[in-house]
Amino acid sequence: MAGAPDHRIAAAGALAPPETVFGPVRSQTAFEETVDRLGTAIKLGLLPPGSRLPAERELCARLGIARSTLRQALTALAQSGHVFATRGRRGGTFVSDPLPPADPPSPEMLAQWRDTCDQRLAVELGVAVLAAERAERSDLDALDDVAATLDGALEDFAAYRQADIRLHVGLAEATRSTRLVQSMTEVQGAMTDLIAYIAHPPEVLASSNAQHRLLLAAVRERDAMRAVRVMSEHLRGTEHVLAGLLPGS
Amino acid sequence: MAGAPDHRIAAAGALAPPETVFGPVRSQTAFEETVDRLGTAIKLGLLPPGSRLPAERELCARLGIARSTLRQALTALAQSGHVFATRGRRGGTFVSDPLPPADPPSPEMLAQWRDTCDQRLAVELGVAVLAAERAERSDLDALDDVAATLDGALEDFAAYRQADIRLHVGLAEATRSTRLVQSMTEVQGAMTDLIAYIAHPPEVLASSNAQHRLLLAAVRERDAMRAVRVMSEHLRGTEHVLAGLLPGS
DNA sequence: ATCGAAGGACGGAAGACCAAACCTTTTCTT
DNA sequence: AAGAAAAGGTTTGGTCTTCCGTCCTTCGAT
Repeated sequence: MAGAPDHRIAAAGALAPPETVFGPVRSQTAFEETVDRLGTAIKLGLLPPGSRLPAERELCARLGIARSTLRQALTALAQSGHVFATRGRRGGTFVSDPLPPADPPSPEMLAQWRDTCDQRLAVELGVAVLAAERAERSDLDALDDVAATLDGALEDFAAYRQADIRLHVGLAEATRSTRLVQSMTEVQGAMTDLIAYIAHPPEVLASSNAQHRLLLAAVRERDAMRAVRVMSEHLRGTEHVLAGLLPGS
Repeated sequence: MAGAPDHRIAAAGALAPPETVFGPVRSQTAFEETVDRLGTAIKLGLLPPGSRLPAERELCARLGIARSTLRQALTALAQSGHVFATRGRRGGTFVSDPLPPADPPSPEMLAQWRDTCDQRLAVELGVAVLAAERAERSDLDALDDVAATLDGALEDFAAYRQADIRLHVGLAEATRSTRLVQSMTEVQGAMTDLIAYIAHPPEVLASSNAQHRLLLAAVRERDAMRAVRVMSEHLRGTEHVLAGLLPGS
């Protein structure tokens, strides 16, 4: 019986020993992380279909990995149909134009969906506040255009989702915080797997985009609290939809 | 052979190709991540001085790594003076009681301080909102005790900081989101390196803790927006102090 | 026809990680 | 006092990942 030998209890009141401290430490390999990064960027449309990736010799330098490792990742992405390569002088690695169909969300994904939403809430709220503080006029003008695009895509969910991602990531970029941009793309990638399989009638998308406009207006007026409120409601919308369709925790 | 189909620019307006997509992919090794995790937990007081870590054979199983890898990490932590080991039946690995002096913040740390604060803002705001939604009575009662402890530690910054961390991490735990807890400990670890070298007069600490109480009150009343406002002001305080002392971006 | 820039392929060296033993020290139990 | 038990300490060998360098192949541009 491993009795608890906690002789020394901190004077400040020993709260529960945090469980996450001893949680599993699964460090991705460079190969896995590269596949994930590029694959997510492609699925999110950050690397649009048909676009060309940097040359292997340049890309591996930028990613800070060996070329052979990068090639493993590219090979994997090619086999899954996300990219294809052509040889010769004007060759290169390109994003496939009809992207392969998205695969259904894994069971682990579904099991963690609430955690994912929580993380998204944090990132988006932080972005809302900082964007209200730092966004430039030009940033917001560009995002207004995206919102206009969204209004034109109410009937095509795939197109809507693409532009939606662009708007959210764009707002993150307006904060000038590279880490928030990174967190945003990560969390949007996780969300996409969940969202893609849920019906989104045009009315819902229209109301969602109305919130986008309210959000941008609040940011433009540098009203951080209003931006937070709008963003919060915006996220709650999709969250409630998920809660209705997925196994509640 | 597919030709070069590069005319295909997404209709939604090709925004800038995100730069973070091709950023360096530096995956930590299991060894590094373990040192980081345990080291941070020790520095934050989550593993209080004198406390005993789980036995190596159990801990490596929990962390999902080989025992030899864990031993490397423990050896590193022992050499830096954060832990020590005793052999024999009642032996084990213990957190050093007088912890070694913290090392000064690295130049890279200082260069990224604003990014770190941004990340912290996001995590803390997310925690504030979700805690206001999900925190139990008992959670908040425990946190009130921590706030009381803080009031008694206004003269001793090290003790204050310890309890401060406990409060923030505790609030994160009240959200029942393991990822937010993890993010919180990470970001608090990063902040500590910055904060430790800044003078904090008792008056500042007192006002800071007053904000803690306001925050807890807002959470208790499930007033998410007020919690956000208070948290935001709370963080801006330390951020302004840092802005005054560190190289502006 | 040639050059140059791209992808494609190989082979070895280094290092990280793991697994499974075995050794040493200390303490508890009988 | 003897031995079992529980801990850290040590050794060995193997697998897998990653890196580095080199060479080959393709094919548009000049």
